[in-house]
Amino acid sequence: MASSENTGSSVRRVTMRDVAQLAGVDVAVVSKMLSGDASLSVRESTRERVLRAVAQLDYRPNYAARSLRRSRADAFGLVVPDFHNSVYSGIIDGAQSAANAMNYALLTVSASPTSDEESRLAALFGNGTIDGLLVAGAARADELVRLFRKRGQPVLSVNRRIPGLDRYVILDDFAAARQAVRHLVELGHTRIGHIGGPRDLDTSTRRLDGFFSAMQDAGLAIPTSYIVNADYTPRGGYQAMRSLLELSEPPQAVLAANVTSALGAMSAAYEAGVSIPNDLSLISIHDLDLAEYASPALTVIRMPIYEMGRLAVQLLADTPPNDAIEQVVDTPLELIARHSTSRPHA
Amino acid sequence: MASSENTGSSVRRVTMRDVAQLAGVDVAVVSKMLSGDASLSVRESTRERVLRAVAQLDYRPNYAARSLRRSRADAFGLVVPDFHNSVYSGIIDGAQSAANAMNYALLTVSASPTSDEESRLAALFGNGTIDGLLVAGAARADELVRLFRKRGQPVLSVNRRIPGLDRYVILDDFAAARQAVRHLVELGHTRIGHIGGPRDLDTSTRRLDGFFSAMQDAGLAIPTSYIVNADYTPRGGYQAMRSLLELSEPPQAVLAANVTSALGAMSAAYEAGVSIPNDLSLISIHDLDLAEYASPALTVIRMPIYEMGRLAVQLLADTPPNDAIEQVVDTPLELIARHSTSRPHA
DNA sequence: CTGAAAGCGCTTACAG
DNA sequence: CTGAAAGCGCTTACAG
Repeated sequence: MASSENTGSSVRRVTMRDVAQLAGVDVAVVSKMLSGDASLSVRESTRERVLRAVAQLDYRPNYAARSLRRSRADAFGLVVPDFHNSVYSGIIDGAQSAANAMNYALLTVSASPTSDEESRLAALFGNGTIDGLLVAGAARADELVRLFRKRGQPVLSVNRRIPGLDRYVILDDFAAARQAVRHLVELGHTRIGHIGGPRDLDTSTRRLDGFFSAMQDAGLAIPTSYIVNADYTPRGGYQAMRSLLELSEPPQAVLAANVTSALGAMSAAYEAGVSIPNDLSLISIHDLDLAEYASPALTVIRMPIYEMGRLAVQLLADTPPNDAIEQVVDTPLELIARHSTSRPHA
Repeated sequence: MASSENTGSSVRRVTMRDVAQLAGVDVAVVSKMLSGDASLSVRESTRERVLRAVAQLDYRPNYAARSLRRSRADAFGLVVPDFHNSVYSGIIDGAQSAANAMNYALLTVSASPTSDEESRLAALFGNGTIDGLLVAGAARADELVRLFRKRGQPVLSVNRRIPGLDRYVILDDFAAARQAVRHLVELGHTRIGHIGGPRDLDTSTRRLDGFFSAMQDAGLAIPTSYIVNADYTPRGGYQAMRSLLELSEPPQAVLAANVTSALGAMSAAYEAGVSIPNDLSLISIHDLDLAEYASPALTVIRMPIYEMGRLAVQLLADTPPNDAIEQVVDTPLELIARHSTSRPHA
C-alpha cells in the first residue's frame, strides 16, 4: 500500500535474456544488434521484434557486465585541481564535448593537493573504471599517473607539463604574453610591469618568458621590482598591484598573467586612487564573463581553453599510449581590446 | 626495444587469482579480507601473506566485476547545468566531500538544456553506473529522473524543486532575501528595488517572495518598476540596473538576487556615474571571491552551498528511495557587510 | 579457519 | 541467418 515499502532494487532489473525471450530469439542476436556488430545480418522481421522488445521493456545494457566482458570502460577520467576556476570549467566543457562525440563518458573529479586524496584517487580510477586519464593543471595525481604508465594505459597532462611525462597539451602561453606586451608597446608604453603566477608553475614561467621576450624585442628595460609573483587569485593580484604602486616610479602598464588576479589588481588600483586606463593600463591573459563587466571593462588575451579540452580527449583516444604527445594548441589567440588599456596620458 | 611497441592493455591485469596463488590461499579468503567481511577470521600469518601479495602485485579489485556481482556501483551521479557557475562548483565540492567520506564515487556531468543531451544522459547513467542521482538547479534530466523513479532508485533534486518530485534540498532563499532587505531598511533606505532571477525559476520566486515579505514588514511601498527580472548573469544584471537607473525616481538601494548579476549591475551604475554606496546601496545573495575585490567590495548574504551539497549526498544515501525529502538547509545565513551598502546620503 | 562452486549480465568465437 | 557455450573477475552462500 505505502509506496515507501518499495525500497531499493525491489524492481528486478530487465536483462538481455528478458529481451531475447520476449522477441523469441537468442541473447546473442540481441547483443550483436545492440552493439552494432557490422558482421551481423538479421531478417527484417527479427530486427523489428527485437527493437520492439527493447522499447517495450525499456531495456538498457548493464554497464558493469559489458565493461567486465570487454575489459574496457568506454570512459575517461579527468582530474582537476579545483572546480571554482573558469579555466578548468572550460577544459571540462571541451573534454566532455569531445568524449560525448565518441560515446565515451567523462568522469571529472577534483583533487586538492592533500596527501590522502592521492590514494583515494588511485582507488577510484585505478580499478578499471576508466580507460584513460587526463590530469589538468596543478592537480595532484602522481600515484595514479605512475600506475597508468606502468600498465600501459594512456595518460595525458592538460595545460601543464609534468616532469618525466612526455605527454601533454598546453596553450601557447609564451605567445599570449608576447601579444599582450606588444599591445601595450604599440599604445606607447615603456614602463611595463608583470603580475606573474605562482613561481614554479609551468604556465607562469612560460608567460614570464613571453613577457621578457617581447620586452627585449621592444628594447625596453625591466626593473626587477616590476616583476611580482602572485598566485592566480584576486587576493594575490590585489597584493601584487599594491606593491607595484608603492614603487617610487610605478609602471605605466601591467600585464597580469591571469584574469582573476587582474581583477584583484584593479581593486588595488581603485583603492589607491590610480585610474585605469588614465594612470595605468592593465591587460590580462584569459577571458571571463565578469571581465567584460569590470569597471572599466578589462582588456584581455582570450585563450582557446575549450579547444584544449577537446583536443586532449581526442589525443588521449587516438594516440598509442606510449607515444609522446607534446602539443601546443594552435587555435589563434585573440586580443579582446576593452577599456582598461589606452595610450599613456602622462 | 621501442617502448612504443607496448601498446594498449598488453600488460595483463593482475587479478584476485594471482593474489590468491601468490599467497597460497583461496580467492574467497582474499575477497573477504579485502571487502572487510566482519564474519571472517583468518590466521594472522595468512592475513600477512595475503596483504604482502596484494602489495607486491599492486592488486586492485576490478571495479566492473565487483559491481556486476553485487549489483551496485558504489557511485552517485550529479548532473549540473553548468560548470561555469560558482554555485554549482560549491555544490560539487560539498557532494564530493560527502561521497568520499562514505567511500562512494561522485560522477559529475553537465547537461545543458538541449534535447539530445537528455537521452545521452539516460544512456550514461541509466545502465547501472550509479546507485543514486542528484540533479542540481536547472539541469535537464527528466528522462533519467523518470527512469530512476520507476526502478525505485533514489533521486534528489538540489537547489530546486522539480514539479512532481517530493524529494529536494534547497536553501532558505526566502530568509536570505528577507535578511538582505532588513539590512537595507536598518540603514535607513525606503526606496528599495529588486533585480530578480529568471521569472519561473524556483530560487528566484522564493527570493522575490522574501523581498516582498520583508518590504511589507517594514511598511514600504514597492513600485512595479522597482522589480526587474534578469537571468543570474553579469549582462542581465547590467541591463536590469540600467533600466532601474533610467527611472524618474530610481531606488536608493537594490537587492540583486544573485552575485554575478550584482557585479554586472555595479558596472551599469559606474557607467551611469552613480556612485556606490554614496548614491546607491547594493547587496546580493551568494558570495564569490571576486565580490570582495569589486570596487567597492560587495555586501552579500553568504549561503551554505557547500553544506547543501554535503547534505544532498547524505540524504540520498540514507533515505529510503520512495520516502519524501523536503529539506531546507538550516545552516545559518551570514551577512557579509562590505562597502557597497551604507546609509542613504540624500 | 579455508576451499569449491555458482552466478552476476554481458560478448564473442564457434557451430550449424 | 540464429543458437549454444565459455568466460570476463569478482562475491557469497555453503560445505568441510
